[in-house]
Amino acid sequence: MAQFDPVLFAKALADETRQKIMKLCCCKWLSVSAIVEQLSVTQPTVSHHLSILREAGLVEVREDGKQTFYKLNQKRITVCCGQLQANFTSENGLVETVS
Amino acid sequence: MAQFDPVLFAKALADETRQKIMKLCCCKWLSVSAIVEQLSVTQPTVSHHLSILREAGLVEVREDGKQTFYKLNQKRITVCCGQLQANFTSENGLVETVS
DNA sequence: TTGACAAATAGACAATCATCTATATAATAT
DNA sequence: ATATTATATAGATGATTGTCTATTTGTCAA
Repeated sequence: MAQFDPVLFAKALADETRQKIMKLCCCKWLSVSAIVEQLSVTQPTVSHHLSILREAGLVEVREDGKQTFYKLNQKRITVCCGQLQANFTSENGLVETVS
Repeated sequence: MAQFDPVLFAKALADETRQKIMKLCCCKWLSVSAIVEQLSVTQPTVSHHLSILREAGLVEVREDGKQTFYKLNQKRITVCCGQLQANFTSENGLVETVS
């Protein structure tokens, strides 16, 4: 699992389209085309955003035949939000990490 | 208080220099020049980043004579991190907000 | 009131980024 | 084998962004 980089994490979240994608595949596996259908951007654009989310470890990937399914990695989001916040608390950085 | 915009929040965090500034003025009031001294960017650059952090409600501002002091708004960070996470949980958006 | 200092603003420039079209890759169906 | 479908990749382009220098604004001291 990609280790936590607070700037990378924030950058992954710093786009409207990516946040929409994240909401869509929250709690369910969605194929790329299913995501495309619900947004107003092209398939390559969605693939591009998914690769950024993948890079940041924010989505899980499952391939099945021709299709590729993505699902939000909620646990990771929780951990990253916690770490982020901890970074800006008291003596920053020196906080226990959660497995 | 600027209401919560998850994309704006993430964008404010999505820069190395800004995160450094945030860590510096975590728990203490710092003047702009005090911040400049601890970074390797110019004063106008620091002022620029501070204005973005201010816009997002992430820092508090206090003027005193010639100087302007900034301090990280930790409570706001905590609330925003919580909201952000809630946005990507189960039936997103439909979660109680914290005052 | 003049000079010095602190911070903000303006404007320029290069780098990054979001998006598109076109194409490649890979899997399935005919 | 060939066509079709799903996704990824390549390359181009316009918009956004981070940084700089130069300047302005505002405050205090001499």
